Formats: sequence, structure tokens, C-alpha cells
Amino acid sequence: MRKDSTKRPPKTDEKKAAAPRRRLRAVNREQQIVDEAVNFFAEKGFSGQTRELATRLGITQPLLYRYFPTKRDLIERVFDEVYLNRESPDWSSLLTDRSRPLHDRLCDFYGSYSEMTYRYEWIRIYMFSALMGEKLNRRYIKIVEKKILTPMCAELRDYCGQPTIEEKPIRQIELDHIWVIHGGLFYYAIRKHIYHSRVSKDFAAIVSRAVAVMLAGSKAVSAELETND
Amino acid sequence: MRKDSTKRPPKTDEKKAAAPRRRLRAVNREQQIVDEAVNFFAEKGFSGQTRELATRLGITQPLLYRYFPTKRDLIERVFDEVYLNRESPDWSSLLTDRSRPLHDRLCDFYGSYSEMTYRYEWIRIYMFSALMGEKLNRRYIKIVEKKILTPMCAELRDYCGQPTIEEKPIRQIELDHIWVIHGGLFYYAIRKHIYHSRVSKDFAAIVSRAVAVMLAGSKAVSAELETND
DNA sequence: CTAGTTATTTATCATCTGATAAACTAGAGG
DNA sequence: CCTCTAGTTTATCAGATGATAAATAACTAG
Repeated sequence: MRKDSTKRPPKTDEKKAAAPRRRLRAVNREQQIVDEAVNFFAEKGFSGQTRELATRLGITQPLLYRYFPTKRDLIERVFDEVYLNRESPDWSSLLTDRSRPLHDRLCDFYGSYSEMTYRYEWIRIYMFSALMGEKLNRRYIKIVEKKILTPMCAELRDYCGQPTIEEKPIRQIELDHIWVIHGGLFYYAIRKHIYHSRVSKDFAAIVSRAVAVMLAGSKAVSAELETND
Repeated sequence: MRKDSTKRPPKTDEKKAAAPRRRLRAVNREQQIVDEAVNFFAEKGFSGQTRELATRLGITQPLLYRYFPTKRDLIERVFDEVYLNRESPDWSSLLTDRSRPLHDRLCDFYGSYSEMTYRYEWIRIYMFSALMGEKLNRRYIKIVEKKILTPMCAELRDYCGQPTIEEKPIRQIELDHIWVIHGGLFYYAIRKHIYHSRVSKDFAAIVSRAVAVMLAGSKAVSAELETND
């Protein structure tokens, strides 16, 4: 907008940070755009407008199109940035390390998992894209079921003295049961970042309690069912 | 639904149900628009376009504006339709009826609650509006905490032989703990209607198991904590 | 200091989209 | 069959919005 580009360093800096409008190297500008786009789309959803995004960046809207041919391309890039470009810890091994109590493993897992995914941008972009029917989500869920929930089922079986998953494959109902606690903890992030509810700061305490209850309860119920199942 | 009321039975019915375009009384048309809008916005989100909605209804777009001054007004009406216009059962009393086992009460509650809210339109419109930052959601959550979760906490206290909520008020952490199972069960609907995941049909079985585990686990953990809390 | 490269802006399009006004007509009442 | 009411359509607008092309200017190399 304001085009005082000449050499005078704009001491003004009026109300909206009248950017000195320096040039960036292509690579840096691109990353800057992606970073801001992640924030922007997390907040506004994917119907957020390119002009508003550009304004936030302090650049003009057509500049976006130098780096991304279409808005859709930018969105794809945002997905990559949030879901793919970051390597995830080896959660399977963390979960299946039977030298440690299952309670501790689960608490550690959710500590690590929440740090990575229970973030404002992650949660919201995930939900927006799910509502849009992006394939991304289904793929992600497949991974979660395979790398996280199935191992958990196996550990829970062991914990309750039930058959291994080799002896008796995991049933949908077991997966759904694990989804209740997994989803219940995830829901903490939904309440925080999507509903903007007041939630207690101490997520670790919530996890510890939920895990303890789940383990104790599972053992009790499992023993009970032993007879009639 | 079919409205070929005029004398000529349109044998055409070409590709898009070339509606006979009958007139409706204002009240009926309005209701028809609202009904379809609920479906439409649930599917597309609130950035769905009025023209497309009109096409689905087999009417022209300006006709919408005879019944609703602005798109926003229509959306508000959709909110009313989905969240307010339906009277909800008296869940508090169902939950606090101590003449019945808590397990049964909770199972019945979730049977009733899920029937009402775990629906395609309800879930999706709820999530869309939450992402938009509508006040509606926060209001709804307040109600849930007051009418459902707080009673649940009270019953759980009683079940575990802990102080009543009059003796010792509910803490945020207790509410958050109940949110884990409540949200975990709600997450079933999210997986079904937002993620389009395959979930087991038998939701009652999931509830029964989750409730049983939660109750048994809470009792066990509560007894354990008795000493050091 | 000059010239060349390329990051960035200005100007502009075509289409979409919410909204309005006026013309039209189905159907009820007489 | 006529007439009037009100439900519906046609035509159209203004602003928004994704995208493009050409002009401009910041930085770099020589």
C-alpha cells in the first residue's frame, strides 16, 4: 500500500508496521510465506483470502503467486509443513518397551505426542482439512491406528493377561475402545484450541489419571469378563 | 418430497429433476429452506454458496432472500434449528437417580445423548461453528458442564465414596477427567462423521465397556490415592 | 559506478458471490 | 372466467477474490 520505498528509513512505523519492505532471497521468502500461511489458515480456515494473508506478511498479494502457482498449491504446502516435514519419534518402540511399567510408557508417550500434535495450528488445520474431506486425514488415521493404537492394544492385552495379537487378532471393538481414551485425550486439545475453553494447565496430570484409571479398570473388567466371554 | 402436483405429470424428469416448480406457502417454503440449509452447511461449511443451496432446493437464489434478509440470518436460523429448537431430555435427573446402578445410568444417558447429538448434521455444524469462533459453542459447553459433567462428577464421587460436592467443590482437574471419557465417546462421532472412518456399529458396546472400565478404574485409583492425597 | 538479475509492486481481468429491484405468474377467492 | 395477492423468477449490481502481465526497483557482480 504505502510506497515509501526510497532510502529514507521510515521512522514512521505508523500503525500497521509499515514494513521496510526489504527483499528476501526466494528460499527465505517462500519459507516465510509458508510459516505465515500455516498460522493464517489455522485461524481462518482454507477459505481465508490470499489478500489478507499477503497483508499479514507485509507483501502484496500477487507476490504469493510467484512462489505458489495457485492457492491450492500453497495449501498443499501447508499440509506438508504441518504433517509431513517433521520426523516423528519412534512411538512404537516407546510403547512396547516392556522393561518399563505400561503406565509410565503411556504417560511418556502422551507427553511426547501432545507436544507435537496438540498445538494450535496442528489441531485446527487437521480439523479444517478433515471437514473438507481431505485424503490426508484418513491417511494419518491409518498411521495412528497402525503405529500407536495397535501397539497399545497389544500392550493392554499383555497387561491384562490376555492372548497376544498373534494368537487372536485385534478386533474393531478393541480398537474403538482404545480410541475412547486416545480421542478423549485428544479432545483436550480440541477443547483448548477449537472451543477455546478453559482447561487445566496440567495436562500431564490428566494423562496420568486417565491412564491409571484405564489400566486398573481394564484389568478389573477383563478379569470379570474372563468367565462369560 | 416429490411435488408434481400440477396436472401435467412431467414425464421428463431429465437429469436434474427439472422441478415442476410449484408454489409453496411461505411457512412451508421457509421450513424447506432451513431443512436443506442444515444439510448443505453441514456438508460444505458456512462458506457454502447460496446459489448452490438454491440449486439443491430447486429454486432460484434470490428466493432465499425473500425468507432470509442475509446469509448470516439463514445461518443463525440453522443454529436455532439444530441446537435450540429441540427440547432435550432431563439428563440431570437420569444421571442422578441413585435407585439404579451408575453403570446403567451412564449407558442409558449416552444412548440418549448420542441419539440426539452424534448425528451428521449436528456434529459437523457444531465443529464448523466452533472453528468460526461462534459464541454458540461456548454457551453449549457451559450447559454441558453444568447439566451433565458436574452431575457425573458428583455421582462418581459418591460411587467412589468420596466427599460430596457440597463438602468439597468440583475442581477443574475433576471436570477435565470426566471430559476425557465424555470427549472420548464424542470422538466416536467425530471419527464417524468428520473423519469418515470405519467405526464399529455397536456404539452401545463401546459405551458399556468404557463406562465399566472407568468406574472400576476410578474406584481402584481413588482407594489408592486415599493415602497420599 | 554500472549493468544485470530477480524480487516485488502496480494495474488489471474474469469470475464468483451476496444482495436488490422489478417483472412475472400460480393459485385462491369471488 | 376474472382479479388480486403473494410466491417465484429474471436481470442486474457492487464488491470480493483468485490469478496474470507488465512495470519497477533492490540487491549483486563486475
